[in-house]
Amino acid sequence: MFIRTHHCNQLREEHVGQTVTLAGWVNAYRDHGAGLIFVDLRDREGLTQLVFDTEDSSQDVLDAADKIRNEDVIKATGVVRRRAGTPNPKLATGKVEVVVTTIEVLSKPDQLPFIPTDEENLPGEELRLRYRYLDLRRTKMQKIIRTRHRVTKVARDYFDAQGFTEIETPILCKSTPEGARDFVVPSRLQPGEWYALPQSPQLFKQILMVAGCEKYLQICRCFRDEDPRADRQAEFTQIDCEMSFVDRDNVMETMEGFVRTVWKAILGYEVPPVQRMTYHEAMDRYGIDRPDTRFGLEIADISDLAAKTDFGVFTDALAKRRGVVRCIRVPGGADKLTRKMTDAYGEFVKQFGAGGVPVVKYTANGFETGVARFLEPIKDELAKRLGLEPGDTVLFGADAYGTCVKAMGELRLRLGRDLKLIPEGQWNFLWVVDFPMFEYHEEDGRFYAMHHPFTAPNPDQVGAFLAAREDDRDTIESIVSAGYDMVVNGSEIGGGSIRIHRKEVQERVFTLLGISKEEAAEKFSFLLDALRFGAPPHGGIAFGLDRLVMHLCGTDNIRDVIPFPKTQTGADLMSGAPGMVSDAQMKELHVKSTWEPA
RNA sequence: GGGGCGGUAGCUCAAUUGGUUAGAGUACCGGACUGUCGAUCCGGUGGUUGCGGGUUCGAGUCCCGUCCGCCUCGCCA
Repeated sequence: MFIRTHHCNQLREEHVGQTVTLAGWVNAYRDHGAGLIFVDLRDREGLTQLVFDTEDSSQDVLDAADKIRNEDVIKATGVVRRRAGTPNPKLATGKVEVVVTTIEVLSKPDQLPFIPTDEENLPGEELRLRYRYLDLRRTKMQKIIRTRHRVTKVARDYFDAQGFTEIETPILCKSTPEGARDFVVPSRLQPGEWYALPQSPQLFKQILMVAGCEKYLQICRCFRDEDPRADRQAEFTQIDCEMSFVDRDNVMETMEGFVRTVWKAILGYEVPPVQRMTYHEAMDRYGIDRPDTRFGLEIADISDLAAKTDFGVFTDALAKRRGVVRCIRVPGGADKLTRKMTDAYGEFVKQFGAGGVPVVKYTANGFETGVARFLEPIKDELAKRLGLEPGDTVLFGADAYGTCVKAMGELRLRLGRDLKLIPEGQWNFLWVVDFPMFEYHEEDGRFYAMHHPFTAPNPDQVGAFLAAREDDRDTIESIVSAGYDMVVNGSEIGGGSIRIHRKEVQERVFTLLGISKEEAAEKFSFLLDALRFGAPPHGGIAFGLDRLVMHLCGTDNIRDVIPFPKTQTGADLMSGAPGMVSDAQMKELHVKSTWEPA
């Protein structure tokens, strides 16, 4: 027998006359004194009004009710009746109330740091995290927790129906080179050696393919010891998948089905067929590898025209390696963009390494203000190419390609926000494909894997890849991988690739990344061995569960969708983690701290 | 590691150019009230202005340092 007979969302007129028992927290109380008290009782399902009055409740019960305060935990038994006063249309149970004949206070709180139901006076996030159990009592947070559950349930059901098997992989792993900074765990049994927490189960899921599992699923925690952001947490959850005997299209089709199922189940939204865009197109048009296609303001290339001017900003940029001049046309910008705003944009792009944002207005008389005089030689061509109309503003960027498109891409997003061009309630899904395999880093003069070192070249690139000389930077940078990212509204929600299943291709990648045979053998021999013993072609993807839930719940803060998140300094304000350990623990683990208080 | 914003009552916030005893709402405590639903009305408790130093006749306010939180660059294969 449960303590309660009903939840607080259940009672209706049909229950009138029944004796019921409810239990929960006091959401609000209205004490009219002289024998009339209302209490809104809350449990996780909803609210029900309790009433205490002299006609129906004993003096003992009235006395107890008189002491009721917010967030008391109580159990109340009474009779359901139609409300004597006006019904409350805001409540599902608003036509009835429970006349209490027995009340038991199960728990009486001390002075609360904050009242979770008082949305008006909701405290800052610091306090919400410190007293997370109070914060989580809020209806909004309860809804997120349950939505998150539903998303994982939909995922398990969908992938189960598609023939996937959920398989666990280790949390205590081996540190591997490349990638993010590892969280590490000292080994007690093997002095001086360390485990690393998984950045993802990448190698294990590939090995499960070699093991013949064919379709793998795991909803797994991943750890990356890097600084967090609004949409990024050091500890996060992936919906991780891998499939054998598939090509890129097979994986993408299966995964599209997944997001379609989730959006339908949670929001009732039908995701249309997902468009594809190459990485290069994304960078050219949007200046970012995860374009938000909900609004225009696309970036235009005018390098050829800029070369005809004497504008130093343009010509200096064009003299750089891969120097370009790009611009964004802002329709009607003359009225919408103030001088203050465009000045701020100049400062804004500096954080992305750009020098500034030259500006010009287009009027019935041609270009005016800003850098108008420099554009004289190209004024007609430029106006024609950009399709300018009087009242437009044009913002320019000039730099090496990478810096320029990055700055323009970020500027575009800021313009979209500032000018309120981003529509609400719209879902723009997009596959970004054909990423470069490698990025060259000037600082240390070597290549890095853009995705990870197990990503296969696109099938039509394998020959060129194996044939390319290590010092042929242009050719190597031109090799395109069989990777794919799923993007929604400018946010990356998943990414994956077809993997390398041939040992000679894998070894070639390691060589290009400057990983020696010895190091590769030491770090990855288990994978390389596996690839030697009959590996099927395979590929997969990982979705960021936290981000999926963020979007589905309409929040832009990843901490909102994690029950017990950490702060920007990696602290759990509720539990106090991280904390010191005893000298005895350290000794047992063969570890000495070099840290000294300042 | 860098840049920016913030920290005042349990909570949300205010406090003119540096100037009287740091205020309001809410919560809490006490009182009134029989149909409320953000109940209402009356009264009350409650402050190391994050912490440390400095400038000044005088600091919540200005300066330096520091801690914490948030946003962000770097970083995140």
